[in-house]
Amino acid sequence: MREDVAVSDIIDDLSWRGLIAHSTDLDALRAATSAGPITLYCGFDPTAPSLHLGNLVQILTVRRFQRAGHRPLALVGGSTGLIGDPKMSGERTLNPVDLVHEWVERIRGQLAPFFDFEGDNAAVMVNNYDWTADVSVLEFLRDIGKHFSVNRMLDREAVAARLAAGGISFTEFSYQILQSFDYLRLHQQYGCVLQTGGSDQWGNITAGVDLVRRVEATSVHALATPLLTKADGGKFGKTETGTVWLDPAMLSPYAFFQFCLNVDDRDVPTWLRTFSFADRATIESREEATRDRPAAREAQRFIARELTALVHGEGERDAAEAAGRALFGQGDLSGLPAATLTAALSEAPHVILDPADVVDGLLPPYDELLARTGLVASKAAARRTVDEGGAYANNVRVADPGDRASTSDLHHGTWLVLRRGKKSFAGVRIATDES
RNA sequence: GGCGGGUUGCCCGAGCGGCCAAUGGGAGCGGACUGUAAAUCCGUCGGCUUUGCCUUCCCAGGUUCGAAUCCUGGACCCGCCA
Repeated sequence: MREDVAVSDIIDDLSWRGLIAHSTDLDALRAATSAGPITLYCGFDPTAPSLHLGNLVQILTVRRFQRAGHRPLALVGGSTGLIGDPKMSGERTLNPVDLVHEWVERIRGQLAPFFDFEGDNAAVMVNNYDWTADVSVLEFLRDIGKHFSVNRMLDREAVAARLAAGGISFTEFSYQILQSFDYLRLHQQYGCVLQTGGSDQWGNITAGVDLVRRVEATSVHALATPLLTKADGGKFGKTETGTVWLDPAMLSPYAFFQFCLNVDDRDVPTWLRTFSFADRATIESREEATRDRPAAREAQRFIARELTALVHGEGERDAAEAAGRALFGQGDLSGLPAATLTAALSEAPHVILDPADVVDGLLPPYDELLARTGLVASKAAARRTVDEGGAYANNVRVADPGDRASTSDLHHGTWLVLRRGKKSFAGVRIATDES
């Protein structure tokens, strides 16, 4: 079902997947990739302790190149992360150096599993801190800065916006030069001839292409993936509560799986083409399935399974899927392993009751528990929800807001699973000595 | 600078002294249906120690037995004239 794309077909494959928003001369790039393995790079700045779904688009694009036989350089921006790419809204607060270093390490660890570091086209992990930390100011100004025109740099959308608004520091203004320097160094050291990135990076990427041309008198390539959007107009890669992180400690595999499973039908083609490594025929058949039998949501489950396994591993994927099935009533809650249940509920809102809250083996009334878990905004709302028949405890509808669960109702002697409506869950458990 | 209009619950918008926690629509939420969807229908939509109590109608005072509704001052918004 999965077949790797040949060296020469990578550009056509990316094009078919809709992953090329901008590029330098595409025919030249196609000629280069057809001629044999090339070396390419993509950078990730440590602006957070974890990468997120948006970064995954870049990671997987690079992974596609490697699977097609090309050599990827995964760059972590240890130095660029200390400076910060200008954003429209205003000057960034500089993160402490130690924190950035810590994030660098975490992101390196996160990137590694996506690439193959063995074989002819082994990936290489690089950090731009290694070649920028010791560059002197004079060296920087004479050898690098001289090649940049401030006039052109001012044209960047983010820079222009900042000049029009509150202004921009020299530090952020210089970001582009730093990123361009990366391309030059990687070209010199590794023969890197392609940089990929998101379309929001296009200006920085082409600045690097220009720098290489000026210094080395050779033309290198660039490719930008489109900014992904959602059919409903919402922000891509955001849950109601926040970012879709790749770090399981920041977003559980369960939540990640659920997020994929809930992809809007209209977004299915984009997701399949962007995130799946399945071949064209498979993807087209899933798209067809969504059109013909939307109710089955085969494509969403397909994406959820493949992507969760890729990001979190097959074991976590299976547990996440099992937890989902159980919580959504397709499975038996009591049949769910304690660890799976705990993982699923830990991601959901939950409260840990003080043992003193339990009187005669009875927990506090449901209206109170519903409110305390945050499943509803207030006890009045909890009563309303119960009256509307929208509250469930262990998958059984709660009849009266004043009812109480007994300790013997707890799954694995631990969890009471509260649900509001169809898809909002919360866990309740009683504190033990260890916790 | 002068004259007039406005500011109501998440949003839009009724209300013009008691029957107002405040009509209606939208969003949200729940139920039915379904696909953990859309559309549709039904219900719900300030809080609480809930047959009652508390806090809300821009803010601060005042009149009144009683105010979102009247008066005074302030803030902000919008028209028209200069």
